[in-house]
Amino acid sequence: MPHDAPGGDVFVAIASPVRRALLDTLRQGPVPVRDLAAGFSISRPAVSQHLRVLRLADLVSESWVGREHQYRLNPGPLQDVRAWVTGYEQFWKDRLVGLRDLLDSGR
Amino acid sequence: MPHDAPGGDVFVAIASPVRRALLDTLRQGPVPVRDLAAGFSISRPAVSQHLRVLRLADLVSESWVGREHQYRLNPGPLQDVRAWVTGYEQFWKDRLVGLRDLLDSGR
DNA sequence: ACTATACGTAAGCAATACCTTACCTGTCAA
DNA sequence: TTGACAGGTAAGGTATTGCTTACGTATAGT
Repeated sequence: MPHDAPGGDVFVAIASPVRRALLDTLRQGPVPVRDLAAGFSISRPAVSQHLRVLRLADLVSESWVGREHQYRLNPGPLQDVRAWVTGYEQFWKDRLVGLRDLLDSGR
Repeated sequence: MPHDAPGGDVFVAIASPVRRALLDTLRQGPVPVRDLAAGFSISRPAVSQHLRVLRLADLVSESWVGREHQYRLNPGPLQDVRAWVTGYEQFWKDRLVGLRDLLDSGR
């Protein structure tokens, strides 16, 4: 069983543009919810709910600093995505080789 | 504007395990719908509907051989996914460097 | 011409996703 | 202690997804 064991599906988590944008923002370091929500037109509770999805997918972790909830990026589960996509690189290469062979044979 | 211009979102398309499995199957070459559907417990129309999503995301192309509809893998749009995920590799590397520095300084 | 095969699409339905408002707890500051 | 701030969660509505069955169209075989 891959990274997303607890219950969240990484592929589902990153399917939402909002959640991808949240992750992108978190690349600059831990950010409190207030600052995260500031970048979106949706309500703060909506952001909290997106963060929940990311948390269940283990893509972010939460820590408490006073009354602020800092969210921190945890890119680990993205390796599953990367691994899956990478499987298609070979397919591309094979196709390119096939094309080259075709061109060669037609020469 | 990325690969998925026509209307389909690649990230959404690959969020479904069924659709990922369909793509995986297509790596072995063009396959008619009948053979694709054989690998799943859902109905054939359901598979057709998943294929529609993949088609809108430009992840597959369709060709007609007699009464068979051959589906062919087009991994191009996956580059968008790959590109996005790759952005997080640097994050990982930075974190590892930071960890090494921390370990070094504590030595 | 008739029948079977291959497949898309429409209609209908249950489940889920996503948003909002309202409310709650916990923390800081005066 | 009282009020403001930070943020999770519940409730409820609407939109979308994902499936099924039923049906329509095109091709292949007899």
